[in-house]
Amino acid sequence: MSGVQIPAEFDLPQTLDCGQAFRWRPTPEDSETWCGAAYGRYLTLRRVGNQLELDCSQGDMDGVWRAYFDLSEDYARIRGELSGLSPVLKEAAEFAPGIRILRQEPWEALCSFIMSQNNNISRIKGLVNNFCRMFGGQIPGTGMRSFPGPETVAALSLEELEPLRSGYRAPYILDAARKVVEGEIDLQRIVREPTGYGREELRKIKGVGPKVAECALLYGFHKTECFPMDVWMKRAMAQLLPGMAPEDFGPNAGLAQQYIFHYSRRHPELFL
DNA sequence: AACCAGGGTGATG
DNA sequence: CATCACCATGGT
Repeated sequence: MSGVQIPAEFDLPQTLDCGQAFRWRPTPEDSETWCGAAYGRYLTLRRVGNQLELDCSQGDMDGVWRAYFDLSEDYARIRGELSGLSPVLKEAAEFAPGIRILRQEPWEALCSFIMSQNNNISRIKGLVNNFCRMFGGQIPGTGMRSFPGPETVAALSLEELEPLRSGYRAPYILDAARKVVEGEIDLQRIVREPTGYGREELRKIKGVGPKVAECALLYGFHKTECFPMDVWMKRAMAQLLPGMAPEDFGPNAGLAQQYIFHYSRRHPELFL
């Protein structure tokens, strides 16, 4: 068990339940404590006063979770910069100032957002969790399974994938795994190269268009200028920020997008 | 029953 | 380049 001084701008529900990751949930025993898994590890965490408390070794804290929760980034500074771009964006940021952009594993983010297409968030959560339960490896000492790696998925047949009930997305999932395993798409190179390279590469996968690629790049490759435009964002941009385009938000457009997305979903009455 | 959901593809103007 | 039917599934 280890604790860290948390940055002011870090709220667990805002960050873990804002639609960027699909495996985090409050524990049944205590709704303030969240649990989930990433990088093959299970974790529970909670806010205790001004501290963030993680049930993990110091080694995992420094080697995994500090990066995963992007704890070295100054979100107060970024929020300030974004707030200067538009009064509406400022208000959206003030509504959920504790949102952070997680650094998820590239493959998990890519695969999860392939499953997300034309689905609602609650069903995406179900799909992703069933996917892990059916095909992921057990995490020792927990009931949780890790997100199945591309090698595992590439070895599956459509028949084996059918019980997942992912519909027409099943062949997309297999195509992504196959292209990654065969080296046709190099995820680690996408991490290193500029964003444009990743946009081109990811869209070679069947079922990966502009929106899914943008989500994978933002959440799985930490390409922070990416700005996913889904149905909510199209409505929100037209209604709340008319005349503004993704490029107008700069190198941290991805966080601006999360502020707007979250704000819009929590204010559905704005779009009647 | 019809419509929607963090869309993409392929065909057609 | 813009539009559009269609895609599988589960929830209203």
